[in-house]
Amino acid sequence: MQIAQLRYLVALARERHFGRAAEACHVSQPTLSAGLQRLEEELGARLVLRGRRFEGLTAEGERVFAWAQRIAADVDGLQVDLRAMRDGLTGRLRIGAIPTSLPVVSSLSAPLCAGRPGLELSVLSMSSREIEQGLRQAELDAGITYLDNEPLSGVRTLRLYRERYLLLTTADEPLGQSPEVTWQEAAARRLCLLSPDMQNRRIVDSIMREAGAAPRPVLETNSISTLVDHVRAGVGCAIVAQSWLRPPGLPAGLHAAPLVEPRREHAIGLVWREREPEPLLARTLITLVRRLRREGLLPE
Amino acid sequence: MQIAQLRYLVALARERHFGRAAEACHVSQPTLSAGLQRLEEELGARLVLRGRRFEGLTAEGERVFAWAQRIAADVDGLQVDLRAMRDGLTGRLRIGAIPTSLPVVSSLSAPLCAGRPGLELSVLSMSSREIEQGLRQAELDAGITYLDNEPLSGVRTLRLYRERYLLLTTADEPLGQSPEVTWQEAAARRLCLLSPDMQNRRIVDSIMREAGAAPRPVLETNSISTLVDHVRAGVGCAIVAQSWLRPPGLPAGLHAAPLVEPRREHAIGLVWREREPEPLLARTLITLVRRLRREGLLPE
DNA sequence: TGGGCATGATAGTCCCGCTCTATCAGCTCG
DNA sequence: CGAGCTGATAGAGCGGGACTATCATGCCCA
Repeated sequence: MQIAQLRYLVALARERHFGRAAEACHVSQPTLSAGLQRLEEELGARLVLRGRRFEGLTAEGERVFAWAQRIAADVDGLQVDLRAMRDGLTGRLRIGAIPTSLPVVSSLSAPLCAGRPGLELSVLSMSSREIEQGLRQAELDAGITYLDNEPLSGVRTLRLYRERYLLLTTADEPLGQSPEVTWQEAAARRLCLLSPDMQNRRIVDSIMREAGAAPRPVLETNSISTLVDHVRAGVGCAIVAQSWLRPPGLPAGLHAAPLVEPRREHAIGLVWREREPEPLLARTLITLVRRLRREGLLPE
Repeated sequence: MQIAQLRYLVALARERHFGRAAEACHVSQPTLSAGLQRLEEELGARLVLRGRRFEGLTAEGERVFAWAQRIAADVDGLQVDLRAMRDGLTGRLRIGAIPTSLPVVSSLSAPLCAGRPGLELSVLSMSSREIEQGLRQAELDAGITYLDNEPLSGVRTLRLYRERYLLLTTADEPLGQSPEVTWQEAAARRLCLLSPDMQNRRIVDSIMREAGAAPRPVLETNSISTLVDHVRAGVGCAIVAQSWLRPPGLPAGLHAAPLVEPRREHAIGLVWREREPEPLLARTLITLVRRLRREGLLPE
């Protein structure tokens, strides 16, 4: 058996298309086809359902895919680790972060990059579900996501901070001077909210239900800055996480009031998949965050 | 990179000898040598310290070994799983069990083998430390060992029963009729105990210390049946786990009394390493044990 | 109904690299 | 100093993985 062939299967299962899978593997399409045939032959089982086009994997194929994914990720881990030992800490650390956590990422990534010139980061804004899947498929090294709302499986976690919720309004709105706003009051406003594929929105919805309210958002988006933009433009109010307002401060002309009744919090933290051996890159991030937390250098 | 080359490294690290490693891989010695050289070349790092003989691995080599071990185990898992899907449950399930747990293994293995003609078992008597290492190195699929005394890491567990301790004597000894014996009293007798590399012995020693006693065993062995033999031969008393006396009953002419002050118990259970995807073989064992426990078919 | 396009399999060829046997070189030990 | 052990090197054979070019089929739309 050949590692390349396992990668072919992984690519095919992800792309669901022979040509694109071949491209992803940097080989020609016949090479990928032949490699998969050889793999099927060696394993003595059909893995791919072939009609005139890709039609999915067989049950055996799914099983082999699950293993192959893991094996390929470990081979990558081996190579990254080795390069890190040779050239000092090097390679790309891929972090998936939910949008509301993006403002705190820099307080982790800045000390991480300091003094590690070879280290490269990818910070990807993703939904909590995409993060979970990305970790499982070893496309991410770590995630920053909710810890307590929709439980995760097979991962280790480290709490970073607790998310609190604010109503963001223009200062000249009726609620524009209130020190606190209830969820009930907020629900009655014209609201700009995140789209329902984001866990933040699902949290907001569930708190609303609990408060006996049903918001009818005038605008939905998956970008928080778009949310803020629309508040500033006077489209309506928005419900945002406190963390989002920290770094530059509150934009001029806007007002943010804590949401109460209920005053709810959700833990957000670093999440990574337990692997053995533990990749040096991930290890570095985790020990750094532990140290930051111990020394009280993390916000909130 | 090539899976075979990773296996060469794993074999070499285990055998610490090129010739034997080659034999273990079913290839010639030059093949293994050349394969390792190519691996070093591809990875761009020396892995093996070469003098005139094998002199260990470099730091990089140790790291690659750790990954390679994992990768090789997963490739095996893939193949075993696939065969299981084709031919029904087949392959060899390797279980390591501490000696005192051996009598209960058959109550697991018998229902496991029933109706699964393709399934083969290896039950290996090992120390708890060997079991821990065997699981880590993927040389075992599961273990039966202490759960609470010397904590395990990176594994999942399922309790089977609680171990209690008895003093085994000949019936004509001074204590040969007592319904109960204190650890203090036992310590004063001529004792036959397991050797100190076994956790059972370390448990006995710690309870003894706690009871303010210090046993001077007249005989040490790593075989429980040898222990019983020597009691029968009149060499002394022995401290054994209750489970050991269950299957054939107490041998004629012997007496077993529960040890009290303190009356101590230690949990013994099934232990397996968390892997993803979960191998079908291990999964079968675990669900079987869960069912047996739920239905109360496990002893004690 | 027929042309164009998308998709994946086949054919033919090249050559890399894995494997073997045979042999060499250096160290250790009697 | 010679025997034995250990690992590296040399040279030959061949399997299989990679490429380009082409084919077969299905689908869409005119």
